[in-house]
Amino acid sequence: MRRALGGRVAQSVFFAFPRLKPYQSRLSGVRVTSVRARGKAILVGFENDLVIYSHNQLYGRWRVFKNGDLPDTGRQLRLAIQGPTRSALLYSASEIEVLKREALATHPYLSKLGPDILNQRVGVRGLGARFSAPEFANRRLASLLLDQRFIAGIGNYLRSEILFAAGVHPERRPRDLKPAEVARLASVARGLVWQSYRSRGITNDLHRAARLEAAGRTREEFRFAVFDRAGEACFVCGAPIRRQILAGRRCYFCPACQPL
DNA sequence: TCTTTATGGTGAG
DNA sequence: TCACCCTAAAGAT
Repeated sequence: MRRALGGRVAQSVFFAFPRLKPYQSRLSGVRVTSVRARGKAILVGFENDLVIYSHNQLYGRWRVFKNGDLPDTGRQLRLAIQGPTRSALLYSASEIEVLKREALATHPYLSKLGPDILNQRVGVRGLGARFSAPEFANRRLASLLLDQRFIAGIGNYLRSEILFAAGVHPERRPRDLKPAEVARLASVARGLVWQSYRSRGITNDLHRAARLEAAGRTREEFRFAVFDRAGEACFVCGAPIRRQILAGRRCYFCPACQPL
């Protein structure tokens, strides 16, 4: 999106929602000055200090196309930003707003977000300190890692995968962890989210994933270490992977590698 | 043609 | 924690 739109004049902006129609003319012909992510939200900033906020929730999807070649998706087009040569199109999402730049600081979602784990606003040491902060130290890790006010950017599959890679049971709490475990958790969290970003969602050990791929396994079979693998053998110790609902979402872990 | 599930989030209790 | 919101796809009938 940044390559297609960043620094370029939006030729046209389309909104499907009637309440946003008035902004079409206010944004068309205006230069895009920034495209960025804050947690799970996407912000597209314009030179006139208006910002398009969107959140994909579980079903929204951004696609970038060359101008003219229109997609055959059966999904609902909700927003289109046409650049000089390419357009960014948002399908299915229902959370779309246009804000003034100064309203970002008080936005109900954005204003509560913790440091974004991909945006390098906090180092591994700072992350470790955050686990131990009084308002977080007593929470179960399964709940904490999904809380965007704690750290922004971790989602449900990363939660399971981070805890497995760190060797920590999802029901443990920061205040009961050894300092070395906190440090490992912080380091693994940062490292695994980056790996997932670069590899388009592979959170399994990359060597292990490569071996499995070479052995003919599908992407879904080598992508995760524990997520979606309930009952299957742990890649490390062979114990059956367990699935448990925690903080309202399914969480996967190895009971042997991640003792309580 | 239904019902359920989902890499997410809010508000009530 | 739960009910609910939202859309699309998968699963069940």
